[in-house]
Amino acid sequence: MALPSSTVENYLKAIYQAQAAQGGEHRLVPMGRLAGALGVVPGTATTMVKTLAESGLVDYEPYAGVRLTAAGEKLAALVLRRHRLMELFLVQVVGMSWAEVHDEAERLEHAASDRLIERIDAMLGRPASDPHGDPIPDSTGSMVTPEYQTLLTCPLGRPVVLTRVTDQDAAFLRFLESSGLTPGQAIEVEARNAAADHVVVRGERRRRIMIGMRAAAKLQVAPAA
Amino acid sequence: MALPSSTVENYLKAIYQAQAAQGGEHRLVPMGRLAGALGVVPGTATTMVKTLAESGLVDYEPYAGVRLTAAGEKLAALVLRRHRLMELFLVQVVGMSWAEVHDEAERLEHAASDRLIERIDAMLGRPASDPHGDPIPDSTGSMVTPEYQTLLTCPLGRPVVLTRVTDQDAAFLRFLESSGLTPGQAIEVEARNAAADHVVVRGERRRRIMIGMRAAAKLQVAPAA
DNA sequence: ATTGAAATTTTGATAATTCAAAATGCGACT
DNA sequence: AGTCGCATTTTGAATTATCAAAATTTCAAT
Repeated sequence: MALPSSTVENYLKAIYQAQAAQGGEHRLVPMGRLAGALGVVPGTATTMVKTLAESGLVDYEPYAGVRLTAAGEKLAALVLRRHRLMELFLVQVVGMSWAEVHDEAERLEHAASDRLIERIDAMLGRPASDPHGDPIPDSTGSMVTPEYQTLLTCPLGRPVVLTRVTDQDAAFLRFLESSGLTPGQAIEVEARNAAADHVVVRGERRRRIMIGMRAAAKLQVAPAA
Repeated sequence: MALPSSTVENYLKAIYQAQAAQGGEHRLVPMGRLAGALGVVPGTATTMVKTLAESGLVDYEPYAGVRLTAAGEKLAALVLRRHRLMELFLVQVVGMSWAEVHDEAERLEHAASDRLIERIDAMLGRPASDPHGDPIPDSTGSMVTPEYQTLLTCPLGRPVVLTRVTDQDAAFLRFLESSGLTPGQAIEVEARNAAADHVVVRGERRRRIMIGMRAAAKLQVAPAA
């Protein structure tokens, strides 16, 4: 089996992330969703997914959707590994900003050799997560995905640590950065107001920050140690 | 005009390098040579070159060859810039070996954004040349190419500095590295023996190294300061 | 001039990826 | 059960880059 083209890698990654976003690991990703994530028309996704199915990377159920096989999942995890290590590398070593590394890594992940990725991994001290708090799979493709609470579900008035941001939008990330809401930051949810659709957070130096509930759901936290 | 595909970038780079290797900037590169450099059959090169000509990147004379236009030359120089900065970065920052960075850079050069390249350039202190001593074009695509002598043409018994190695073969580079013959090294040509087809070099700590004339021609030197 | 070898171009195909738009299937709602 | 609307699939075509092999051109040597 030849090495996968970057198109194949992108499909696998998109399916992986769609499955994760849907919660259920075993649930099928509908074609429309996949096509949307990849920016192609649905017919294109159907065609491509059929060839992925022939390669044994996905299970495809016509009219229902796709799901990664074990082989597909491993490959997808290795793509995510390259992506996330690259992001962290760009931030920590190259000094690029949190907000701009996603697109860069999106392209570099298909060009970096295993050797380079291994070097980067070693250089960074085999990190467990990338700048967004997303876990980095190891070189075998296995990854521990801790379950976190979000700013919407964590206890009020209790110190927590911001651990993960599940959105890559550059403008959103720039806002978070300017608010000091970056992974590792100790914070606390002061109040939630469903009517006003906002959450009040105490950030750095107990600075008060208000964010909408839609955004709050994207910020994951762990109890402070 | 859309941004060039990596195939286009590779053709331009290959034409640029073939022109340089031929000495004359204005001489035409024959199709066979170009096809060989790119690892494609001649017919493929012909087809591709015709489309490059339509884009105004090259001048194409049927049965005679190709040559870069000013536009093509600028683009090619920017590809070389990305390639060479990437190589230097991989060696100096990532700690990869001289011998293994070429292939890596060959792929990364098409994926790196201008922003990343600019960052790398700044990080490295706007270097003038890459690990092989090849000059790095600036961001406008202009480059000074100093004329050096080679181990075959430089004066005997006079201290010189190894400045450039015009071969990317990994095995050759590993040999040079193990012999201490890397750019920057102070050396001296002790003798040349045409009959024996070798050159005797005094390297690091006046260590004596013999290399064939074919190889010696690939090592360029400048008079020691 | 003629020829023959070598290089180059042309032709016809193929593979990968995509789109537009027509056709089809599926589930929900009467 | 019948039908409507939406999602999905199919079909037909385009693009980019490639190869194999046939046809052509060039140039140097007769």
